[in-house]
Amino acid sequence: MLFSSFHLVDLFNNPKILLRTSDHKYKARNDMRPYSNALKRLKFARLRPTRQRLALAKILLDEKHRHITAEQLHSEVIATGIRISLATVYNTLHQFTRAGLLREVVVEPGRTYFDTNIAEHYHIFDQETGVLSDVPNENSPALTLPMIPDGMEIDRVDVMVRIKRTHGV
Amino acid sequence: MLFSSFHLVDLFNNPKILLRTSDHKYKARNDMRPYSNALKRLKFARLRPTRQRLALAKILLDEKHRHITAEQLHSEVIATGIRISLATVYNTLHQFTRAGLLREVVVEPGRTYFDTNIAEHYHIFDQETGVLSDVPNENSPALTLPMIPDGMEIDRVDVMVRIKRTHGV
DNA sequence: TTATTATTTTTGAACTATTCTAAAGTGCAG
DNA sequence: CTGCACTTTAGAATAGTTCAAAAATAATAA
Repeated sequence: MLFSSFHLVDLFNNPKILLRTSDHKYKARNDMRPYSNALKRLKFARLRPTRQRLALAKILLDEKHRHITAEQLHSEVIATGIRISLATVYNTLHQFTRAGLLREVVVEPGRTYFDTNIAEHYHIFDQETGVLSDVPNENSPALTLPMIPDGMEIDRVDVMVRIKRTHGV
Repeated sequence: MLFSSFHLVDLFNNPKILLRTSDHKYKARNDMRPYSNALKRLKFARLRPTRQRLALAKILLDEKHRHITAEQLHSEVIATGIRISLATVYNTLHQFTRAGLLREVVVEPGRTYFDTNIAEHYHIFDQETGVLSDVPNENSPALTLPMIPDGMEIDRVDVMVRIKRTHGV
C-alpha cells in the first residue's frame, strides 16, 4: 500500500508516528517529497538534514514567503508536534541566513523578522501594528548605490519605508 | 569680574560648582551661551530644560553630527561630571526622537544608534566593525517611493547599505 | 521669596530577545 | 552496527531596554 502525499506530510510533521516502526521509517526515507525541496537546500547549504532543520526548512523554504520571528517560528514547529528548542531555532535561522536562504530584518530594538524572500525588495513597516510587508518589485525602482571604501564590498542594501496612520482630518 | 567663556562651560558641565552659591547661579543664568542653542531646542520641543536634558542636548544637538548609543552617551555625560541615570538617557533620547531632533537607527538586534543628523541621508554600516556612517548627500540619489495603503503616510525611509571586507583574491 | 503643584529623575528590579554552555542525543561514514 | 563529529537541549547568562515608586527638581502662584 502506498502512502498518499497527505499522509506523508502528516507523518513528517509528527516524528513520533514517523519513527514508531522501522517500517514507517523506511517508507518515509524512500519518498520524501514533502521535504524534497527543503532537503535539497539543506544539502546545498552543507547543513546536516536533522529532523529539526527539516521542519524549519519546510516552513521557511517550502511555503510561501513571509516575515516571521524566532518565537513565532518556534511555536509553529512545536504545533506540528516536533520537539525543538528555541536555541535551535535561533541557531538554524542564523545558519540559513548565513547560507543566503533567509534575510534578517531588524525593524526596531527587540523586533527582528526573518524574511523568506531573498529576492531584492524593499520593506514597508507599519510602526503602529508592527506589520512588515514587501514592496511589490515593480514598485521598487533601482537604487543607485553609493561609493564605499576600498577593500569593501556591498553585502546587501536594506530599504525600509516606515509608515503611520495619516494624521488628523 | 567676568567669567570667560571657557569657565562658563566648565561651570555648566559641573552643576555642583555652578550651584554652589547663588552668585554663581545668577551669573550663569545671565549667560547661557554654551547652552543657548540646546536651550532653544528644548523649549521648542516643549521639554523642561533640566540639567540632565541640557547636558544631553548640548552633546546631541550642539556638537557635530554623530552616531551614538545610549550607553556611550551616558558615559559621556557622566564624564563631564553631571549626575545622570541610564534611564534618563533613554527617556530623553526617545523624547528627542519623538520631537524630531534625533533619528533612531537599528543596525542589528541589540545595537541601536541615535543619529544627530536628521537630514535625509543613507547609512553605510560595516558589519564587522559595527561602524555606522553617513552617505554624503551628493551620493544619495533620490529614491522613488512606493505606493502605500490609503489612510497611511510615510513617516520616514531608512536606507542602509551593509558592507563587508572584499572576500579573498 | 516661599509654598504648591506638576514634571522629571533615580534606583533597582523586571523584562525581552538573544546567546552561551555543557551534557545528551543523533546522523552518517566506515 | 559502531564510533565520531555534529547537533540539539535545557537552563543559565547576558545585553539592551523599560518600568514603577519614591525622591528631587522646575515652574507657578501667592
